[in-house]
Amino acid sequence: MPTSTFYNLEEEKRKQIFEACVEEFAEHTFSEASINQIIKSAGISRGSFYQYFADKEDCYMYLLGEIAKEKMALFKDIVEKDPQDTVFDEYENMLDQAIRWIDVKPQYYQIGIRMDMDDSEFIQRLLKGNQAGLDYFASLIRRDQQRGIIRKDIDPAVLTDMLFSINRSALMSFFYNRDFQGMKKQLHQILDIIRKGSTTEGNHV
Amino acid sequence: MPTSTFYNLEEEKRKQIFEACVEEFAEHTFSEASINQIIKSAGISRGSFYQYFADKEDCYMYLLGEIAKEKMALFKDIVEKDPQDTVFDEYENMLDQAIRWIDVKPQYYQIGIRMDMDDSEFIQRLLKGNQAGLDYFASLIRRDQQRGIIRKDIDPAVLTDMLFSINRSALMSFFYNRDFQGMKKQLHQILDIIRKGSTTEGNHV
Amino acid sequence: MPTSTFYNLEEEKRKQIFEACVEEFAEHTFSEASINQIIKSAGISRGSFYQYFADKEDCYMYLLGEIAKEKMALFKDIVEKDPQDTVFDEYENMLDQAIRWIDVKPQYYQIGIRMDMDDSEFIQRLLKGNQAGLDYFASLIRRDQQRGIIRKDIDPAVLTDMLFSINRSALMSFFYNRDFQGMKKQLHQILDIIRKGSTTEGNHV
Amino acid sequence: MPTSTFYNLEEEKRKQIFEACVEEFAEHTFSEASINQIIKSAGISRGSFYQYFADKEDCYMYLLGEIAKEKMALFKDIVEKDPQDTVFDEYENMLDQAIRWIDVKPQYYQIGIRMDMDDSEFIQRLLKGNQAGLDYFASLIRRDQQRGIIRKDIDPAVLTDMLFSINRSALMSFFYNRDFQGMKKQLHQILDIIRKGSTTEGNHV
DNA sequence: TATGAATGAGACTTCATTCAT
DNA sequence: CATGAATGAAGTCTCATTCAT
Repeated sequence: MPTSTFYNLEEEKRKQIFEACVEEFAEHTFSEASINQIIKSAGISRGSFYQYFADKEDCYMYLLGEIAKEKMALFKDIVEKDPQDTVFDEYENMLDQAIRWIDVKPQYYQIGIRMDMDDSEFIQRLLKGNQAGLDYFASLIRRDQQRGIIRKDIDPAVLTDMLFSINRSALMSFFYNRDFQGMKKQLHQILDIIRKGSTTEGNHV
Repeated sequence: MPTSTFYNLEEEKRKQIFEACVEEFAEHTFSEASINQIIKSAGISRGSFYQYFADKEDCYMYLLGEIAKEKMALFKDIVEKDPQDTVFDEYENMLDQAIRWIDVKPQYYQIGIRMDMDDSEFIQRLLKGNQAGLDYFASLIRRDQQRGIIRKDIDPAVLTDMLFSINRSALMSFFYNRDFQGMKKQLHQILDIIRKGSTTEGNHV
Repeated sequence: MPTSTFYNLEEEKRKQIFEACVEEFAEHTFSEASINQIIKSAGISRGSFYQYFADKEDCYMYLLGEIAKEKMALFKDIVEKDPQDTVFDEYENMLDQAIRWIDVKPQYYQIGIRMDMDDSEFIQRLLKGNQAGLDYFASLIRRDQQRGIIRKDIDPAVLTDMLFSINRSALMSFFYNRDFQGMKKQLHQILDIIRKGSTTEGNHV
Repeated sequence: MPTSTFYNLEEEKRKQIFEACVEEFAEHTFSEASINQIIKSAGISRGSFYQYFADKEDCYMYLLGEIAKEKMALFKDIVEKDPQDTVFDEYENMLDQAIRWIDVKPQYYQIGIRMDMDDSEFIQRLLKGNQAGLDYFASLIRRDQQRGIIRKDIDPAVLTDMLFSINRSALMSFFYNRDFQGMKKQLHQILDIIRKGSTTEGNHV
């Protein structure tokens, strides 16, 4: 947690520091990010940094928190659900948002990628706590099983896993290529496969 | 390539060093792995290390080579393909092997994971050369499309991507949980979904 | 360029460091000079050194810069040219200055010698930029050829070379012997030979 | 002094070692030359090296000795003096030989250059002992002063110095450029200046 | 006599963190 | 509250030399 000293700073300055953090952690893993670099591009002294943050970890936690806040703010009023939506529809909505997010704040997304790539104790601990989204989708799946839309013999956790691991790899490739149309098509096909299967069995081809 | 000096060592000692490498590279990415740590746990002097390996990269390449050899040895006579096999059957075989591998040599698998996590030029170059598997599966898919087993409107690259991204996340979770039965069931279900779809449409449930 | 951190140090300390550098680079070529040695004799920590200088090269450039400054300061108001002077007169003036310099700051001169001795890319690049003096003297020679003082059949580059290679060896021997009177006499004679020749032909002896 | 063990080796092997030394010391100063490199290109073991030579210095001394021997052998029967020769004629002869030497054994010459560039205690001590040639020329000069060919007011040591420092710089530039004609012309002019002077005074121009 | 494995000091450099002012 | 100088451990790598076999 940043110190109160930090929160008493002028917004201007706080923003400079935040952006210096974004820049550094977007380009380097937590372990490899350099406080040196952060203070230089934030234009603050080394001493100040440690008056604001307890240490590098503290600084990183602050950064993640800010990003989460922005994310919330951005998506707050957008999500207007149609009660008829299936889990797949919601999933597509989520992907749309994610894509928008990447487009608007590619650096934030990159920070997430770097997080996945870091192997420090600290980061691994953080990643463990990331299951909220998974649970939500599992519940949607259960609902659609009740509704008779999804096969009852499917374990919701398994389907959730599929959706998320595909999510990850598709977004990653979009992040590197920025081929919006290609990605749309790819995701469409993936969902189609997950819905109807890839074999000709039962499909009208 | 390790020096001849290294290969002339008593097996005992070479093994110590090998294991020190395994330990270190299983716990840290290439970039963060410490030669200091390796020599300490191998019980050799700094000078000796550099008499065996040209540098850290050399040491890492040696490690990967050894692992590949062990892998080959383990799987040598197992792979007997049935000409009737679909791409899914082959995929399941591959997964079976991968799971066995994780079970026998979890550290080796972890080394692979850490490799994916590394950002350094050196590792990225190494990873580039790793696409062979993808291409092979894409060709199997095309074959099965010809055979009429797989929907012709599916892009082989997309389906390959699905298989591999699921692969990655499933193996990863197995790595952490070591629930063999659970994993078997999970993979079985995933493939079932990819084959037949997850919706009730066209499925006889 | 040394960091601002360095320039903010108390003069006392900066001087200690400067002198440690002088000592080390006077006794060893750039390549063989040891930062370890410098920090030890300057009484600073390894970390501090790198807070002052980017690297060894930076440190060396700083040293050269300081020496150049001192040199300038020492010679500033001395050089008053007589329009009648020949290239030999100017050369003698230059030598006088050089000798004074050696006398006052033998270590600085030694640093220059060590520089000539170094083979490294970095130093060779530095030395390349040192040809200004040669060109200047060549132009003086051409001027004196116009004036009819110097034989027109002489290649200015050749005569310049003679002057400078003699310069080098004479100063070097002075550096080792410190025989001021002897050196004066020796240089005087050398110039006399270059002017009038060493044979009796055409000399009124 | 190499050990007797060394001198008992087959000529073949001794030659290999000698040549490995030549190669290494031609490319690197004494301080920077690497025994590693020498044993590698000589194809001997590290242990053997130290059975032949006490240390690096010993090895270097051996090398210099061998080169001196070859030099002697090469020039032994060539020098047939004309009793009329002046010191300048002999000097020109010497230069011719030196040039031939560079042409035949550029590596040996380069070893000499590197020696001049080395600043280790050891090498500096060696260089001090190199005055034999100087004394010889001084005696020739004295002779020519007696003969009335050279101005009596010239200090033989000074003229010798001039000759040798010019020698050094001219050969050096030849070594780098290999412009044989240019060098010949340049030396010719230099000697002409030393003989007759560079000013128009007393010269028939 | 030959071998080559072992050594350890020392090279340059980076970095998060502390602390006196 | 801000500053920035100081620190020292740790990083990779090189090398001449020793010594057991």
